[in-house]
Amino acid sequence: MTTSFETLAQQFRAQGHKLTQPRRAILRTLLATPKPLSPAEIQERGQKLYGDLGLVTVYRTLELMETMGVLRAVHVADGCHGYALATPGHTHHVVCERCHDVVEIVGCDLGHFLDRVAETTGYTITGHWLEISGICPACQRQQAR
Amino acid sequence: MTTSFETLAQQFRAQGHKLTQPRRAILRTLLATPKPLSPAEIQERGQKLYGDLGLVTVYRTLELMETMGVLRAVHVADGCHGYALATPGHTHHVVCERCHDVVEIVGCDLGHFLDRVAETTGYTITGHWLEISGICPACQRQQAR
DNA sequence: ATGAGTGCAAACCGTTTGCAATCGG
DNA sequence: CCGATTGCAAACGGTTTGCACTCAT
Repeated sequence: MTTSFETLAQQFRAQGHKLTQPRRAILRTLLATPKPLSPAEIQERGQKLYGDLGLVTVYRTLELMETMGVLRAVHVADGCHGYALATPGHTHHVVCERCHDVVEIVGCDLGHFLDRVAETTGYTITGHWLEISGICPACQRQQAR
Repeated sequence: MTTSFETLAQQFRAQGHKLTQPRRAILRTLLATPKPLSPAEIQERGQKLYGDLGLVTVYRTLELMETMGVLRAVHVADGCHGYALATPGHTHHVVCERCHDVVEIVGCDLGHFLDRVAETTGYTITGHWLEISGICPACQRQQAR
């Protein structure tokens, strides 16, 4: 299920947020890639859609979208933060160590693992966060040469 | 299996690193808690053991220990980084949302899940990182009142 | 019209670097 | 003794804030 621009736009309006030019540019930018992007990357790409897009606005819009629940922050290896649209349902990512390509994993087998954790620790489990790193097929071929 | 000061000290010597006062203080600080600590917290606590401990030294020692493989960085919710001694073997953590208490999970059932991921994506899986959040037994009781 | 949203500049904070002094082996 | 290590101060890069102006509704 891919999130559409209209869906997001409606969520903005429904929650009383204005749909300004800068915000449109940010939404379109995030929709255009499955990879998590850093704020700076979002600004850079977004400026192709709205030239005056400021970095500050990117930060403020990302924060807003996070609280709206339509965006999720992911931790990328080099310490920077990345942001990607939240996919409805539960997903995890596999990130390529070489080219940083990202593949989404739908479906999550962790249920019974988490049950066991709850059992042994006494914790009530409220969430989890899995990030898998690997080498994508393209980079594997490159390496083979 | 708990890592001892002596074990760590020997690893330092074995790899030709000097065991200075500041480093001892940092090791003892990390040994004293199972929770991931931020560099600033490590400095603060470490100064009780060695008053002149500088933040720069904390950073440099953490970096060294990470390359030695005796320390692992964890991503904590508020964007800051935390550091905790690496436990031999593969472990994951469950972090309490309320009190930030941390429990270690030994044993990792993810093998066949990762196999399936490798199969469906074509990626070679090189690593994974799982963080589970929940509410610890103590906080559950508190909440019940 | 009017308050939400914007961009700029400056403040802020965690982290890294250059350097002379110091310490451990 | 001699090089690894340290602490300081300054640089640095990403993020946040204050403020006057602008835009969407």
